[in-house]
Amino acid sequence: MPNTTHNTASGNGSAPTLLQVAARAGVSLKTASRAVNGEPRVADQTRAKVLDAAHDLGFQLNRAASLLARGIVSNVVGLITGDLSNPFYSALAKGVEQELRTQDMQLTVASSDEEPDRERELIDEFVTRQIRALILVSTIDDHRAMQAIQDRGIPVVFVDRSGIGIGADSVVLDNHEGTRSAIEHLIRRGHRSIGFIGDLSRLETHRQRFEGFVEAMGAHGLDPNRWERHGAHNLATAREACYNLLTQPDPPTALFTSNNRITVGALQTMSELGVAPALIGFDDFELADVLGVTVVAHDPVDMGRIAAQLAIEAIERRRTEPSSVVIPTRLLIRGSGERTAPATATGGNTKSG
Amino acid sequence: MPNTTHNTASGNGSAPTLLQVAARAGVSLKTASRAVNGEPRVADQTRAKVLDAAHDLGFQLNRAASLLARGIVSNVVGLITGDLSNPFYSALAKGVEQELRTQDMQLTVASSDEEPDRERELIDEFVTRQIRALILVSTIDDHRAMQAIQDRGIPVVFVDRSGIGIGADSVVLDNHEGTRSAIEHLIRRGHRSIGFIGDLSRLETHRQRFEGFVEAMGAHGLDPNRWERHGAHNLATAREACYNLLTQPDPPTALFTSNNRITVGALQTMSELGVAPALIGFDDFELADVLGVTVVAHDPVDMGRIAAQLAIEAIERRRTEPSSVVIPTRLLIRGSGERTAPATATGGNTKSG
DNA sequence: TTGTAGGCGTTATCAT
DNA sequence: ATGATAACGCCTACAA
Repeated sequence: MPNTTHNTASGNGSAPTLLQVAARAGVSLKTASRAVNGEPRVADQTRAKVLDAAHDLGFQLNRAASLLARGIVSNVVGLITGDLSNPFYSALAKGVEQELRTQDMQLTVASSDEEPDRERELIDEFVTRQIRALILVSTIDDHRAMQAIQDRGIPVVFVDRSGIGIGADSVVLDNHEGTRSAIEHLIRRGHRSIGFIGDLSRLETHRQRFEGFVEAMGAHGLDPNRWERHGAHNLATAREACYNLLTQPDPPTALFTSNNRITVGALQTMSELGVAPALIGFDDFELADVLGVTVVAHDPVDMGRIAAQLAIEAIERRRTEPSSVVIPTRLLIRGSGERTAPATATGGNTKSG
Repeated sequence: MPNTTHNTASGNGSAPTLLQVAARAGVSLKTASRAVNGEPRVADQTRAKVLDAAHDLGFQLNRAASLLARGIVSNVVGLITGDLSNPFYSALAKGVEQELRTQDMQLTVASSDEEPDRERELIDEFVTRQIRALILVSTIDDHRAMQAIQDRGIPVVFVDRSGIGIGADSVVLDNHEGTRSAIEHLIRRGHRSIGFIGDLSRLETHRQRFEGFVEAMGAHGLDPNRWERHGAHNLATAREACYNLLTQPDPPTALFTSNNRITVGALQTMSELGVAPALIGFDDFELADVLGVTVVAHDPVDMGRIAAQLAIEAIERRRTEPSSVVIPTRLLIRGSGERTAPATATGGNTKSG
């Protein structure tokens, strides 16, 4: 193993500058710049000299200075989601990154932990860092203050939850219809007592999914409010809500879990309790195939890609009006949603009896 | 208060500068700078004037220029992993971000897709962007060239796979021992034919895990090479390797899958084939509890945290010698690894017959 | 408390 | 093909 000290003295921290490279190559600053940037009007010999010198010195262009000199801001797009450890968000991030890469843009991410205040801090931080666009899974329920950011020339793209009180791009799922059709699917299998476990009520996605649930139940004269549970915002609370629902004297014969976290929590609880009500979850997830879980599926990586595309279009001013993309979902049938209601089901769930 | 004398952009594309703010507030550039940065020696009135002007203009400090002027680099730490959609990597990212946040540092991430060339590109990109430290799950197998980066004062922290030919910090798992003890566990249950499905051989983690396998098998006079499969680098190839192994005339009675991707692929294949050999996987994963999968567990979020701590220590020069952290693993018993070998097992796997 | 130089590392302009 | 010079937006001296 060669030299193993941490920061060898030779470098003493400060990076070599283009001026040093120029000196070593025996050319002017500007020539060095041209050579390093691969500009055309440079003699091959000169270019080689400069490149050698740069290599010897371990030179790296200072991007900040470069952007500053060119009057450009940056080529970085910021993404703020709730928590990267949620597969939905990490898939989103992956899609965003993939798309940005095709445009030679960079991604910087941060997690809000679904806390509005933290989200605001992060947005501020990103803006001072000159991000070129902001992609947001927002936890804030009033985005009027963010209009200023857009006015400053930084486009904002809302993903999963649309912007409120602001004219901005958005990419959201068809939450209402996805949920409605899933509930129809259960009702068609004879279920009349269907539980709904949802996230925080303040989230738009949650509300839309719940409305889809209510509509389907109502269409069949079923009471939607009997087995509803809200506020399941992480695995622990999801498990709790599910446990609570399934250990009632009169538990529902089917369950709808309104996002991937809740579905996982429900599966854990069901496994623990040794019960297997019919189950459909919103969001597909890994191993759903092995576990045979029917889900309302969509492609989060693709959502990320679309969001990035919108951001890029806006950056390049190819579009002046905000654009709203609604992504359809599809029911992926794997078994858990096809369990029929037991013949002995009480069925006493007629609306407003 | 007419201010139109100072031209330079009114409301169009270019962001307002500090000079414009100063002009509008009727103070000098420097005073505006002081006020905006919250420095002490500014009269309250002056400060208010400046802040108002800044607000009116929608002024945001240009971080790049600010850092450049101060000779400081930035407060951003770069993280490069294989692919954010792999839960191991996203958990790592989460840990890194959590720790950085406590130090008011920011994280920027990128995916190498496990391609050495892409990794090199990203590293270059990050370095030109003046990152303060680099945290790396590296796919490259010779890091001598990266010594130059450290010499420039940018500490590099290797995670999961240590740096090769370079003196740098690292945080790795005890791959050898974790795997060895898992295999011992299987052998103790009577298994003599144990399959090993591993990732690309060029990866250090893979090699160490395979060595642990070989050692345990050897210690009991078993042939380690009979059911070994390498190069399972994604779900598709993992499934293929597993299918191939399990549909042989004489399949192993137990399986060791050497990372979370491979374990998932194996579970899918086993489910599809309707077979259930004993199984232990390296890396814990979501729903492993529901599926009853025994794993060699560790905490990737914590690994990320530790990596970030090392990076921060190095940035602050609190340490001069590289530090290597080895994280122990533990066997999490959930059932799949406790299935005993069928009495009818052929058992004809004595080493070198 | 405020203002005046000068420079951070790079690029654009306009010569040569 | 190459080079001097002036920006870019901001900050650290060092005055006043």
